Amino acid sequence: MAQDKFIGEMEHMVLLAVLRLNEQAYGSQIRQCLADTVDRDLSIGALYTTLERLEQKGLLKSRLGEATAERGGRAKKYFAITAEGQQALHRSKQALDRLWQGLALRQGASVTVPQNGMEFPA
Amino acid sequence: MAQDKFIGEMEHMVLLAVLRLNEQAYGSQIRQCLADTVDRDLSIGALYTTLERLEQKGLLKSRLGEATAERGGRAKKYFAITAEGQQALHRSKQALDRLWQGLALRQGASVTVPQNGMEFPA
DNA sequence: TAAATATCCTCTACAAAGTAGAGTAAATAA
DNA sequence: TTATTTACTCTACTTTGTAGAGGATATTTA
Repeated sequence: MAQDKFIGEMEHMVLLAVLRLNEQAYGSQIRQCLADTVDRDLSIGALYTTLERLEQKGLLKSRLGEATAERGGRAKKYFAITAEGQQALHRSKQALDRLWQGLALRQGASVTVPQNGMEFPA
Repeated sequence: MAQDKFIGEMEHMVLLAVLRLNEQAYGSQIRQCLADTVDRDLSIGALYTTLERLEQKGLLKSRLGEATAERGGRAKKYFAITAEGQQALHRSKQALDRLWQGLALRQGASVTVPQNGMEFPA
């Protein structure tokens, strides 16, 4: 395995939503979680496509659950993150954190950059 | 302007590299910065395409500079972030931060999730 | 027990972002 | 006036992101 692929931003968010929901991570809940937490409205298709690709890449795994208790309906498909998924998430966060480090960005204001020009700690 | 578009992860990183480099933000330096800081090797084409799209979307602006002082070479194209670019960056970071909040992810270990199930602060 | 209703997932298609590298431009050095 | 260096442009393709109609499966209701 040469250089691991990076995940996209949407994938990043979906992975996080799955983590947050823990035992309750299935389609519509994930969708709801993203809508609530980051105000991002995904269409049904957009979400499931992303979930499927994440599973194909081995970053998520799934199992089929039971039907809804309340009022019928099809069985849920529960998702959980894999070790590989956690690593991908970790790498991605680390990269962003490193780039953000030392930058202070304020809404509609100017930006502070470190004085050392191009040298950043490895 | 309805719901603002989100930026991708690559765009996010390129925007940050431009911020970090400040007055020195042009093609090859940006590429170098990303390679150094986050160990991400972009091909020439990948980088410039991203820069161009970012400019089209109004998140970056550019100006043509002088040629290299040392040993000839073509004029540089300097990039700077726009107010809109800063906002996009800010929104994107905020969304990720919110999703990460309360999650503790350790390399190859299990994951800690908040106990409150699905309730997150708006 | 056959609709009606509710819940949730599959499928197909297309748009946008990410990636590559050969080729071009413009300046200095030999 | 050709070689060399620096840096950007162009074209083509792959991967991600996005959408919503439609299908599957269970409960309720008549």
